[in-house]
Amino acid sequence: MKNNNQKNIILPRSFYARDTIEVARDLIGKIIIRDIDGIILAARIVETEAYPGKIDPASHAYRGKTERNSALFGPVGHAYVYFTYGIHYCLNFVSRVPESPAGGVLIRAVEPLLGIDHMYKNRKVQNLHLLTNGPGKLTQALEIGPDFNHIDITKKGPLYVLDAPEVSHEIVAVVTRIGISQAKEHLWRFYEKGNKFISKK
DNA sequence: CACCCGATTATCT
DNA sequence: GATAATCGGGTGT
Repeated sequence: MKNNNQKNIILPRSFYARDTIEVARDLIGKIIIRDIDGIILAARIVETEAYPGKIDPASHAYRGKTERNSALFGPVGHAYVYFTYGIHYCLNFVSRVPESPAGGVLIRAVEPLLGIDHMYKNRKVQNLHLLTNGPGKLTQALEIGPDFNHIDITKKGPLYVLDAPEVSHEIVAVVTRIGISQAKEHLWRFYEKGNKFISKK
């Protein structure tokens, strides 16, 4: 009997050292763990978008490395957290093949699993389905801010990601990205069909 | 449900 | 000075 039980296995760095688009699709169903000094929050990834830096005008990395986007050019399996619209933080996982200089996967929505009461305290909403159904909402619910930029998500720590059974490709929708003004045509957004925690549209 | 807009600031032109 | 990988509240159909 071996490893049928994938519970509590942290996704290895090799998972993120693949094509950014494949990583985005395969992250659907994986589990984000946020450890706040022993308080464990857990959430299942249900929506992502791929931003393959070199070939993607919508990627923050497209026009080269700057201080803000430097994490996207760093080691895979690290977090890229950026501040946007003067208010929100968004979470990405650095993912790319070794030959590519930059790339990341935006986590757009998650399904709360553990620590839901704590997530409510971090948010000013009363409906469960509004708790984590957007990139700026989930960072607020999980208390993810600028300090999380560059951190390694392949080791136990304040933020890491667990493996989980693969979600059938029949259940993963492949559609265009949202919230961008360039390169809108690519089918680089993925979500679990029927899940009520996906972001609007 | 479909737009419209204000909030609020780092980054780039 | 404009833009931005957003959100939540508002108004109108």
